[in-house]
Amino acid sequence: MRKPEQCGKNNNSNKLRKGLWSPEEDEKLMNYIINNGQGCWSDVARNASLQRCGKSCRLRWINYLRPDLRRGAFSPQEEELIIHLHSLLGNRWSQIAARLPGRTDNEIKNFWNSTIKKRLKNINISTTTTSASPKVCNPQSHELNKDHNNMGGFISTQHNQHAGFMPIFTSSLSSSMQTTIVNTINIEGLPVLDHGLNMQVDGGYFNSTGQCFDDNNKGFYLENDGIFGSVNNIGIEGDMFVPHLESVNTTITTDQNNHQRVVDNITCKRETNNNSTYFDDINSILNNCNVSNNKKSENRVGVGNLFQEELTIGEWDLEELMKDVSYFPFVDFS
DNA sequence: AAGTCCCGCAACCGCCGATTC
DNA sequence: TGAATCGGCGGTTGCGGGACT
Repeated sequence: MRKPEQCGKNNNSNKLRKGLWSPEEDEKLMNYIINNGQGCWSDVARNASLQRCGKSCRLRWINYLRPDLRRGAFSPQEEELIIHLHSLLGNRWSQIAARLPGRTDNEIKNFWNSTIKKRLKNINISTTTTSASPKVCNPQSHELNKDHNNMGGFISTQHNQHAGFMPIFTSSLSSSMQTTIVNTINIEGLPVLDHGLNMQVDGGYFNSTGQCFDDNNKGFYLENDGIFGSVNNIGIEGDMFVPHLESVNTTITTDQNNHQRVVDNITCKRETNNNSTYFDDINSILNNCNVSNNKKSENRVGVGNLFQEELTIGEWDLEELMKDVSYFPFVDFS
């Protein structure tokens, strides 16, 4: 552990302590926040008579002192959920932590880097030496991103730190021209959720740079690995369309209002394996996405200069899935 | 018993976006 | 409008302690 030490970077921080927190400091911080709430962290540090910077106080509170923290080792169920969420969200530890009550992003990040990463690496080594299995599609894998650098209209991008890919439609689209992109994703063989979902997602509005238009928070949203959260409060303006695709064939049409429309169809086939778990199936699906053309016409309503589309088919939603405890019967969300 | 290696974890660092002035 | 500040986040560091030799 770090020894407490003086910070000497600048005049102000000369007085600030760094390193491990003493029990006395913990007590001061805890008492202050209990009595006064959080507020501005630099004020917290000052008013609680702590020789710490605000950031340090914030970190200490979030990662250690918060009363709702759940200490102790990760359960196998939590571990599996983390792996699953990581396949959906990548290294967005804070978002993963938000779905694991009582766990912090730092805790999950450490756990991932120290334990799961190695485990998955070992699994990967053993599988690649025994069979010609598909590549593990980890969106955070730079090696994999290299492999996908130039695939049928999707290129690797650094614009979005969360994602590996975004569609670029520069060849035929004017930047000033409104464009609608329709993607239909059908996943065969997936369990149907209670609300009739079969992971079928439709809709989406993007400009020529790949940005998703606001859909009143009711649009859909594709994530790193082509997993498709949808609908309520997930897809928002500015979200990137970041499918994980092996290839894409795009159909561009122009409607009567001179709006261009890019139509893709993504079909993911499930590989049957009696020994596989639910997550294995998900990963198998994600690893075997194929894309084909399929024009789709839906009832669309113009809103200003933008199209708006009503979702007419089943929606698969990460949040909803998280709410559906039956899918994670092993996780204690209480 | 002593030395070395390895691992887990707490905390720091640096960057970025949002907000304030 | 631009600079300053703040909060949030992911990446990285390095210490403590257990395992191993």
